[in-house]
Amino acid sequence: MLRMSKLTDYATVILAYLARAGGELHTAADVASRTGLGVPTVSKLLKLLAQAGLVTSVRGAQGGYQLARPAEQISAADVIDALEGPVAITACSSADIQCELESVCRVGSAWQRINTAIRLALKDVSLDQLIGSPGTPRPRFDLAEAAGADTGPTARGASR
Amino acid sequence: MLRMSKLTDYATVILAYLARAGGELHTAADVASRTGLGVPTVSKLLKLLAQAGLVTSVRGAQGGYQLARPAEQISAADVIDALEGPVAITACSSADIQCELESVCRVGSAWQRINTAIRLALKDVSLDQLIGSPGTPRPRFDLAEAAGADTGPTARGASR
DNA sequence: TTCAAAGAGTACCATTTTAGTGCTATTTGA
DNA sequence: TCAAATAGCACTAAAATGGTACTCTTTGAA
Ligand code: SF4
Ligand code: SF4
Repeated sequence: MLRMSKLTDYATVILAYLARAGGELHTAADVASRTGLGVPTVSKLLKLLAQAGLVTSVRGAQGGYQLARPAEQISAADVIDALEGPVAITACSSADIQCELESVCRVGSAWQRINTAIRLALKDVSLDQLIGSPGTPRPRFDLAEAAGADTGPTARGASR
Repeated sequence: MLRMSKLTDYATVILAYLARAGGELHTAADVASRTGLGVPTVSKLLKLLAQAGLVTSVRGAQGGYQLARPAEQISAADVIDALEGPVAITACSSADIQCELESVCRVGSAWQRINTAIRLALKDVSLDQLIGSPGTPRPRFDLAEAAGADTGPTARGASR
């Protein structure tokens, strides 16, 4: 279903909490209890986010995590990059993975364009938009229109 | 890595072959030998594509597959829908999957927008563009510019 | 000085998903 | 009637995912 991993999703939730909570330090246990996620999972994710440079950590007693930079400067693409590596919708979109069909295949370049378009969409949404009040989702990315009510409503194909 | 499944990728290759080969019937074995994929895999994929209505099949001797409609009317989104079900980047993007965080989570709506944007990008690329002559990839979707050389850092030309 | 609260790092396992294969039934032209 | 071809399951091996456990290091405070 072209889904991103649950952990990436959770990471977004965690970052959103940190962003909303302000600049103070928050322990993993604190974040876990506020978000409803498991403590070990939150701990693991915060570690990864710290390695990626999205949050900063303070060790020792009274330690914790906080956002490394303002929420406006953290994009959805950053989060995905941190947890899943660069977006690569096909094998040939990634530099280190080889596709043996590459010589016969003529569709690769088109997927590259799609890949780039997706990346742009991800880059365009920042954390402060993610936590924006539910009623006012201000998309800078206007393409969302006209795409039709695909994701939501009734006719759930559920073809799986 | 936000990757689509290999089978979906292969399906695209198969459809591209059918599109390029014209309106005649092609057997699964034929397609397999031309694309370099395994016969059982091709067979399975063509079955799925037939169920999704992207190709039509003729049973019996001298049977085979062909595109159900002109290549211009088959989009990348169609292919992904056929094999992976509707695009749903998060659990809450899909109607039949429940996320227990949905009450606490404030980021869902933003992901919905991203989801829609991705869907639009996929819908905008049709099969005839996928097989378009390598030198003239005409993107109707101009956003591909300016996104930077993200996907192919090094020598990943792949634009054959 | 000592202790306990935190994060850092690593390794591991259970589950799920993916990819591929095999087999049988059905259709249909020759 | 036969053989070529798709239709439809059912199954298995391999990989990715999600979650957990454990030890090590840092550091503020008693
Ligand atoms: S070369 Fe073709 S088949 Fe291989 S990963 Fe790229 S698009 Fe897919
Ligand atoms: S509700 Fe929030 S946590 Fe749950 S799937 Fe949607 S975005 Fe992710």
